[in-house]
Parts: sequence; structure tokens; C-alpha cells
Amino acid sequence: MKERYEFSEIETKWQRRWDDEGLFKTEDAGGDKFYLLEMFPYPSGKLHMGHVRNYSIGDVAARYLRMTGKNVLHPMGWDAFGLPAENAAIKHGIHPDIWTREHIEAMRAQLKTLGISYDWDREVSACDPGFYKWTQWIFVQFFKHGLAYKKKNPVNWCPSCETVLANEQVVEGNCERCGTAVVKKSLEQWYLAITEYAQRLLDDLDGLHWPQNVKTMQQNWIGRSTGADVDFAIEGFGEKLRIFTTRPDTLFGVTYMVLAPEHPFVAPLTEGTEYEGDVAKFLEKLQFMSDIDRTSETLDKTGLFIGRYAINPLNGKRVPIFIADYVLMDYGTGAIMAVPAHDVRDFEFAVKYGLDIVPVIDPGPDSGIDITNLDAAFVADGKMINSGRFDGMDSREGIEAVTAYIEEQGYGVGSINFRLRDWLISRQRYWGTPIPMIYCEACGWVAEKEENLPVVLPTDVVFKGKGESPLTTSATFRNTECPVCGGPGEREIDTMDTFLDSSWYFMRYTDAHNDECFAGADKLKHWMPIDQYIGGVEHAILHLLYARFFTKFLYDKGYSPVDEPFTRLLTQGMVLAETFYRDGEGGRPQWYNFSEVDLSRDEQGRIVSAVLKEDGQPVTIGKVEKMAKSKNNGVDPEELIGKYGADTLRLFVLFASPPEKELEWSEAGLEGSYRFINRVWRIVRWAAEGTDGQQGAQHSALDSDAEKELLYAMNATIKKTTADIGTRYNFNTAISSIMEFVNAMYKVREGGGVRSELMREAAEKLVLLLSPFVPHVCAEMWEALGNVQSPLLEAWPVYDETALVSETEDIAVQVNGKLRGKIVVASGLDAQGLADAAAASDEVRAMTEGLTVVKVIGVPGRLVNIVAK
RNA sequence: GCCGGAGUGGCGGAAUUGGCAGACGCACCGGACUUAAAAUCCGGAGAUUCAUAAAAUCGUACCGGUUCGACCCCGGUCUCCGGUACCA
Repeated sequence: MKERYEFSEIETKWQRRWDDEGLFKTEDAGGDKFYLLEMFPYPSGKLHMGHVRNYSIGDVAARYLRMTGKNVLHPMGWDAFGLPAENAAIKHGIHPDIWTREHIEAMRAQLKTLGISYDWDREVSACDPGFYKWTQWIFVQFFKHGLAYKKKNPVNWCPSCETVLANEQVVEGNCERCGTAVVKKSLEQWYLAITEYAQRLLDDLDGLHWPQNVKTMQQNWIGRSTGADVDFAIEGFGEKLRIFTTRPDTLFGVTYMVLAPEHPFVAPLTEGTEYEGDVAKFLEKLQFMSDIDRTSETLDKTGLFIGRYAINPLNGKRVPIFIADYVLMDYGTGAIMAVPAHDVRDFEFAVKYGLDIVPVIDPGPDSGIDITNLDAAFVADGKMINSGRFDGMDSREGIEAVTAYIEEQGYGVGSINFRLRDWLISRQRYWGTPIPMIYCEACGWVAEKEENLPVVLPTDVVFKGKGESPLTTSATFRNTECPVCGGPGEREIDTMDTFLDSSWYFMRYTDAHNDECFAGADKLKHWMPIDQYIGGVEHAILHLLYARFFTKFLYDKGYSPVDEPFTRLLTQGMVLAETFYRDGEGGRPQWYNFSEVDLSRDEQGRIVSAVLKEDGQPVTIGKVEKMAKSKNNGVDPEELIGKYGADTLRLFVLFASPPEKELEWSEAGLEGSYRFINRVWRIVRWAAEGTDGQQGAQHSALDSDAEKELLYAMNATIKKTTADIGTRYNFNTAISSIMEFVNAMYKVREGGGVRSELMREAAEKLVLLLSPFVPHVCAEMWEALGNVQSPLLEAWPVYDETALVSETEDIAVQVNGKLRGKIVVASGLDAQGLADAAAASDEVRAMTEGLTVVKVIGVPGRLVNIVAK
């Protein structure tokens, strides 16, 4: 074993050898299967620290599980369709396909330099026709079963990306990708009927071992509300107005009605009346508002009386009808009953337009609320008043009672509404899976024949970056024949949202080269579901919900053996770093990377100021924020691997924080990890060579205290590391316990008294325990210790319980709950035994001198608490 | 606003079931080695009182409660982070 730890030599050596040996290949049978998956990346061409973290976490689990004898599937692939490739085509004239392939090559190479144990034979790529054939095939199944449809609707349109966005891709009124304000545009688009699955997507969250916050986010997104649909007659109008409410108990408090401006009744109700002009103006104003404008006016609701009245079926009351921007056409029925006394929005609107406020729920005398003179809506429970036959009823019960009553009277029905909308999947883009649909004058929209799939992306396309889908510029793509009647047909020129690719890719890994189907039934049965899925919390709603939806659909149609894809989910935290900035041109902050600044610290190590290395000018110390290009606070993993090695980088990322928490970047911390690996290297080298005379090994007695101590440390470490990796995924504490073990080994080297064979055994255990975290250096040390096969093929160490029991144990002694000292007692005493031992101790007697002992509480293995006066 | 989550030394973080708060690491200080430095090995360290030691007191965002005993459970308050946003 070399004296120095030469990481770059070691890492290239082992990466090459693992590749040559095919060490990470997975067989489709045998053993206890475990499907471990990290979310596949978009091939941007460069790994960032978030990737490093995600894949390091996954690799520790994969290697550990493999050592415990599991048959582990751990694959990797590419979420390879998407806008950046197309933008590159527009800007630099590179074909997206070439751009993407180059970036995949670069990123795969980077992942290999990290030493992640992927079975590359199963690599998949969303832009590969062999893959998107099956994305199209699944789409066709959706169509065949009536769950894919085309519909004209006002949709979210990003004027900068020139594409339609799903609701999920609109973040606070802006385009998720470029931040441009989103506008509404009416277009004919393809949808998938995810709402058909709303209830099941909600119910089945219960059985998943997912972080609670992710479950809650999905619950809120699906947004189930129970209530009632109620029909209101409109004076002088033939049809009834149906509204949805979650508060039937407040029906007697309705003082006006509101229709969404787009509601189909608006035109017939106002046609030819004096209100028609104003309504038209109102609608026009809304049309030109982007979503952001509309929501920024949240506090100022605007509406318009349309000159008509509705009749409350319960009390016959005549109430005015409004249109207003705060009622949405695509939720419920697009119309509401307004109860200003008990709804925050209705209250605000009523105050603004001087409408009646009639209380029907009494908060009770203790509430301090004057119900006859409300200054805000009262939305909590109470007793029903002004509600005829329901007076005096608790409002909770009232919901059911009123619903039952309106059903009985034929005024309406109980109903359930979901916030979830159908998934808009059309994109006016080139670099995505073509939607395999053909329009025929005679047959309408028909699916391409399955045997003709994939519908391949044409290459004769012009990327202008403006106007409609680039596919329209292809001379060959659009015109085809109708698969049903053989007449002329026109292909759909939009492509699919890339979230469709990621909604099923995990199934493809089980059988990545199958030409007959998206994955063989036997392979799916063997591997699915994914036992552990790991990725960023930013996918909590979109990706994870869509993937569940796809899996349920495929399950229902008999193509998937499971109806939930991800049994366990770990959402890793973000990687954060300090930010430094100063005012640049135009008052915009100019951000600096911390390698560009010099920091000065106070005596306690706090950063007090920072100056730019370049010119010595001071910069402002910003907040700790997510690593981002725009903040110039990112670090390049490739550079760090060159400087410290992949093992050091992996170790730091795993040690600095538990996986699900945020991780604060620290180069000093990274150096600490590097030092630790070196420290391990030296002690293992010492143990391997056994030549350092200091230990006096040959002369020591068997079972000396030093040996017992070392054995205790070794077994305790195995126990703790196993629990931390295997059951808790707490890699940071696993590493710290291994560090303690290393410290114990150094103590032995210093103090002697341990036979060299035992020292060697300790070193071997250490290398195995550490190998999932830092695989390269461990492979090297393992070989130096005289072993032939890779640590990955060795069995995970098992601890010896007997080494963990000692004859005596330290027991803390408390008096009235305060720590006063310690006593040494025989191991395994029960509560009474501990109390007796304490009573027998002179030391304890001294503590309680002058006091009367009232009670003694013993906690086996831990402490004795003496309650005394 | 609503829904989640979190607040522990100078810093990242431990404390797994209500039982010795601060493991492990970073930064810092000291010692050994060295001509010297780096590296390495060993050691120190929550705060306050005290010249030091011994010792005591305080201490897990804040206020209160339950308990022999609370970072942990309960009630209230504050702050930060994340999600969501007119969903009737």
C-alpha cells in the first residue's frame, strides 16, 4: 500500500475495472429484489451539486443493499426531450438530437467519474425512438379508452417560449421555465383525463411511505371538496342556474349570485338589455389581462350587476346576479351563491358594492363577535339562525341536513368537486414525443396504427423560434393517410409535454431493450414497484402525481402489476451556498462566487466582511441561498473531483447534513472529508503492514482491556452504521460513528495492547463499512489488505452482540432531576437493583445528606433519579 | 390569507421510546514533531460567576403547563423556510 493517498490514480483504476468486470450489471432474477431509483436528469451536459447529492445518496443505498444480499436494480437514464436543446438549435443551428446526444455523453462520463454503481446496460433516453415508441403507444391506449381528448379551451400561453403550459407549469402567474407572465389564449389542445383518477390518487396516498409534506402537497393539489349543487331559478329565464357550494348550511344567507365572466348564461341573460355594452367591456378588459395582472388584483375584486335576479329555492328570496373576476369558469359550475356574512371573498365584494349581509350562523355569546354588525366574514362553525326550519341546529350538522332537504325537495344534490384539472399535454414544440394522432375529414381524430409506431420526428425541420410548431415546416411529416379509411389524413403537429416521458420511464428500465412491448410482464412483475425512489422535492406534485396516474391507468388495463409506482420516497434537500454581491450596472446586483472573494472572520470564526480578490473592494454578504447560476454561487463538481477526488466529494455531501435536509456548501468541510479519508488510509496502511513496532502487538495478552475496547468500538459501529443506513437513511450519523471508530483505532495505535491480527480485522471491517460511501479508496484498501473480490461482493459486516455487553455500566445519578454524578454498577440491573445500588453508594449518600429521600426512580442502563426533600 | 415543516454552541449538525444536551466534523486555541512552516499525532473548549482550580448557576426561539425527569408531550406567542393562492 502506498504511503500517500493518490485519489486520481485510484479512482481511474477502479472505475475502469468496474466497467470491464461489469460489476454493476443486474440479473432479472434471484434473491430478494430491491428496485432503487434516482430521478433521471435532464441532460444539460454538466452535473451540478444537486445531482451529485441525489446520486451519492442513491449509490450508498444501492451498494449497501447489494452487500446485504439484495438483488438490486439501480439504473440511470435521460429525461432527454425539452426546450434547452431546441433553444440551442434556434440559437446555434445545432440539431437538438446532436446537441442532446453530446450532452448525454458528457454527463454519463461525469457520472462515471463519481463512481455511481449504475447498470448502464439498461440506460434509457426519452428521445430515443425505441423509447418514445412506447410513450406513443401508452398515449394511444389512453385515447382508445377515452382518456385522451382534444378540446378548445382558454389555456395558459407563454409568449416567450411560445407554447402552452400546464396549470402545474404556471408559477405565480409566470412561466415556470422563463418567468415570463403567462397569458390566456384559446386553442385546441390534447388533454389526459387525470381527473377520472382524482379520488384514487387521493385515497392511495395513505398506503405510501412518503414524507408527509409531499403527501399533503398532493392532497391539496387534488383538492377534494364536498358540498352540494343547488339550482336557482332565474326570473324571466327558462333555465335554472346551478351553483356549487361547500356550505349548504349558509343557503339562507345568500344575498346575491355571481357568474364567472365566461359563463354560458352571461350572453343570453344580457342580450338586448341595457347591460349588454358594459358586460362586453368587462369581458374585453379581462381578455387582455395576463394571469399575473389578474391575481395581483386579488384584493380588489371587480364585478358587474347584469340586471337579472335569481330566486333562492329555500326561502324564495330574490337576489341580484353579478358577473365578477373572482369566480372561475373551470371550477365547480362556474357560478356561485354569495353569502357575505360567512365567506371572506363574498364579504369583501358585498362591502365594495354595498350589498346585503345577512348572518345565518351564530358564533355564540362567548365569541365576542357582533353578528348584526360584522367587520369581517365569520367562517367558523356555530348555530344556525335566520334559517327557518333549521334554526338552532349546529352548522356542522346543518351541512348534511340542508343537503338532505334540498335533495328531497329536488332543489339540488350533494356533490364533490376536485381542484385537479385534466392534464393539458400538447406543446407547440419540436423536441418532444410526437403525438401519434391523425386528423381525417371523414373519421375525425384517429390514432396511428400501433404497428406503425413510432411516429418518428422528421429531420427536415426549420427552427425559427417563432410561430407554430416547427413540425409544420417539415415537407414530409404532416400529410399521411387515415389509418381507418385510407383517405388523406393530417398528422398532429404538436408534441407531448415531457412529463409524459417521465411518467413511465421507470418501467422501461426493467426491460430496456424490449421491442414487443414497453416492458415484459415477467420483468415488471419481478421488479415493480420501486422500493425506494430518491429525488428533489420540486417534483412533489407534477412528476410524482403524473407517474402515479400513468401507473394506475396501466394497472387498470392489465399492463402493470402494481397501481402505485413508488413505495418509499426520499426527497433530498437543496444544496445551498453563501451569496456575495455588490451593485453593478443599472443598480442590478452583481453576484460573486465565494472563490472570488476573501473573507475575514472574527475570533469566533464568524464572517464579518468580504472583499473581492480581484480588486480588494468590499462586497455585501448575502443570504445563504440555493446554488444557482443567476447567483453565481454554484460550484462545479467536476472541478472539485479534480482537486479532491470523487470519494471526498461524495463523503462531504453525505456527511454534512441528513439527506432530506438542506445542505450548506463549505469548502472547509470538504477539506475535512479529504483529511478523514487520508486518516483512514494511514491507519489501514498501518494495520495492513503491521510493521510499526510501537504497538507491541506480539507481546500483548489476549483479551486485554485495549482489545475489548477495540472490539466494542468495532461492533458498536457496525450496529449503528447498519441501522443508520438500512432503516433510517441517516448517512451523516453513520459516517460520524465510523469516524469514532477510526478515532478508537488511533487510540489503540497510540496505547498498544492489541494483537496485529485483531487490528487487521478492525481495518477490514472499517473498509467494508465505509465502502458504500467512498467506494474507490475502499476498493484499493480492500485489495491492499489481501482481498481479491470487490467490497461490493462481500457480505455486509455483522456485529457480535456479546462484544457489546460489559460487566459494568455507568449510571447517571440525579437528585430531583439534576445531574449530580455517576456510579458504576453491574450491568443489567433492573429499576429496583439500581435504586439499591444507589442507596449503597457512599457518593450518593453524600449527595442526599440532610435530605429525606421520598422516592427513587431507576431507569435500567441509564440513570437513577432520587427525589428528596 | 390558508396548509406543511423547522428554530439546539462561532458554524454544519447529534441526542432512534420522555431519561447524562451539544456525539461527529468545521473553524479556533494549546502541546509534540520540525531549523521553520505545512502536513501529521495528542489535547482543550456551551455560557456566566471565580485570578485559577474546585464548585455552583444558567442554557435547546419566547411565555406557561404536565411529569420524579421535557430539545422531545400539551396550550399560547414570535421568527424563518417550503407549498399554495380568489377552488366557492
